[in-house]
Amino acid sequence: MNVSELAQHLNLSPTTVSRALSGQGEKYRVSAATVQRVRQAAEKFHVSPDPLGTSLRSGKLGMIGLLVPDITNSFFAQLARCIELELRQHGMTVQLCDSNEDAAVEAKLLQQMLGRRLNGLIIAPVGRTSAEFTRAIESSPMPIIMLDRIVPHLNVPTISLDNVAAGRLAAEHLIKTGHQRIGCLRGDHESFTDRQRFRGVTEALADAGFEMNSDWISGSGYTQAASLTGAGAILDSDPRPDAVIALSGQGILGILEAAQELRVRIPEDVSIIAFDEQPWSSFANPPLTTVSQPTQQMAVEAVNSLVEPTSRPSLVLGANIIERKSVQLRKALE
Amino acid sequence: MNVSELAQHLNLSPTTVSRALSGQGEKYRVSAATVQRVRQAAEKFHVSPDPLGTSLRSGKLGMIGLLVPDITNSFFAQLARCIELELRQHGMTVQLCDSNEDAAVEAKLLQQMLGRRLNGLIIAPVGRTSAEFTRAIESSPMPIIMLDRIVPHLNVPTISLDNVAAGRLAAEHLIKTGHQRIGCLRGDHESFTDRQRFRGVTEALADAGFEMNSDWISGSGYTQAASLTGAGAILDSDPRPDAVIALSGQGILGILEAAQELRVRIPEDVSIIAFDEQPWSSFANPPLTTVSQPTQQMAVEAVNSLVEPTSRPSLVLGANIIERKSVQLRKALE
DNA sequence: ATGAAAGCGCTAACAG
DNA sequence: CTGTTAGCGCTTTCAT
Repeated sequence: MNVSELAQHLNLSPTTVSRALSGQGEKYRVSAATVQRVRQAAEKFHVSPDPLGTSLRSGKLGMIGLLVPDITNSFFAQLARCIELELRQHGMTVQLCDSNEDAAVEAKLLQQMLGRRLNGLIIAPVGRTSAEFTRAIESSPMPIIMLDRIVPHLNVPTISLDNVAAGRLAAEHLIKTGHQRIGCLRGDHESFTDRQRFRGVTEALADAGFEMNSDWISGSGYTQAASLTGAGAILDSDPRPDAVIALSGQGILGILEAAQELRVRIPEDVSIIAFDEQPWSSFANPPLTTVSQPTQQMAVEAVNSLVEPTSRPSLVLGANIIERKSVQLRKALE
Repeated sequence: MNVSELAQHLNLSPTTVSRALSGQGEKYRVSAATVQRVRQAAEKFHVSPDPLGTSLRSGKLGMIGLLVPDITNSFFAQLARCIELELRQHGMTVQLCDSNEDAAVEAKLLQQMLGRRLNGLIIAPVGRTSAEFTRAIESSPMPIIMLDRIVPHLNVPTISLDNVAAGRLAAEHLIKTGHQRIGCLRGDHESFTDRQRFRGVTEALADAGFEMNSDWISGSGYTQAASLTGAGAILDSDPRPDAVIALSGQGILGILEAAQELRVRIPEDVSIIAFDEQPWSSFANPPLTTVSQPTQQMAVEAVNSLVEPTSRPSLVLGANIIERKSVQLRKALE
């Protein structure tokens, strides 16, 4: 039964029923008695206004789109969970799209989502900018907020780590613990986030007077395959680095796998510090020292920025290190 | 610009434009020339029919609801990803809901989803049956399929592991490798899946002539906290089991954490076999022997059963063991 | 081969 | 205090 039918049943107009049900009784001065009657009948027959009708009328679906590169990555899963929960408090739902780290797919999905009447979009992009993607975002009338691997200089508010600081943080931790040959498994070099993190690492190294050996830098994307081959290249280089920073959550899986294959011991042969805290970080072999992001805060802020009318500025957050066993104290060389 | 406006622009009726765009030109014998003209104009002005209008007309949202207990659990994340991808091939999208292992929340979310005009529901339930949940499911006119922690005897097709066989598989593997004191970290005892898996374990043990020590059985839910305390109880018992089976993906995290706290060595002190393969299973300390589910197949079958008109029967799939290092060969006792 | 009209379910504007 | 009308954007039925 829908609102009209209920109205008929009660000898009322759909309008009145709608008003009573939507809590606008006051505003339109529907009599308290009528409101009562409608409410009870609605309860009894399990009637509530069909959201589809409401949506068509209002032009909004009451739903926001969430586009992530890999829901299987626990960072994004956690983000998704927080976002869904937060939105629920605001009576909104979530459409989930996973681009599988593929920029072309991402562009298609974005296009598709923009064509639906979503109330807004939360995008955690692949990070590789395409003209298509950029244009679609910039010309969108839909509220959008970009997260994590943000693409810079788009006219869209963003929430992200201070990635160069985070890169520095990781590198400085390694330097402080006596490492001298520091390598880096990057994600996609075209991603701003990756470049920023890498810049932080480079700067810290330069400040300490170290040179970067290009053999120790690798990685060509955020996929599993790219991480594995990149990690293999680094760990198989000669001389081998005495520490490697994994700049992404996927990266650490590549390093762990490559180390296993090449029988490189962590942390005896090389220390590892990994971006993104994971539920299993403490149970890895060895327990991983990680750079952790304030995931929940990101989610909450993202939702707020879409739900609140006030357009806030972009947000930059700080990372922090969780120390465990994958970084070994090295003696200083003479 | 929408279909009507485009029609106006072309001096056509919305009807014709709609037909041309929807590929029904043939059927209604719209002239090929007109179809061409419409298509080109649509391309030029980036016009495509508003899905919201279509939905209202057809009564379907072109979207299926996916309800999981914990998207942060990599099993469900993988499921979600496959499902989204598969549905996309059919031109459908996904609404994601996460009940956070809370049956009350689950019931609310279910209710809410049933009220929207989704094309169907894929539910991976918490597993704890509530009258509300059951009633909602059974009286639903919406196609539903239930996955993984199915609740039995509802009038809904299901896709699940042969859980007693899977439980047996795990227990028999342990028996074969010489274990005599086999414990079990359960999930929610009210969940059918948990009971089935546990039954499999019990049967295998009985067949081998072992007794079950109730000190070695614990676990009171799928949450992190429950897993941890349950695992602690088992590993702290005296005598301690020489092997324990984690009946859920969350459970293994509890065991690993408890073992760390209690300084119980795996596999020297106790062997572990864990349900659900995870991306990091090989990199845990020690690499985990797991019982693996055919996740992708589950996803594909779930989608098919909603998309295809033919109502298929419930599906029961087989698990298999992936052997790694968390199970140690024990000498038989005299 | 094309169009007019109707209606999916809702609610805001305008009457009374 | 309540009802009538209209329209959100689409597609199907019935006409021509």
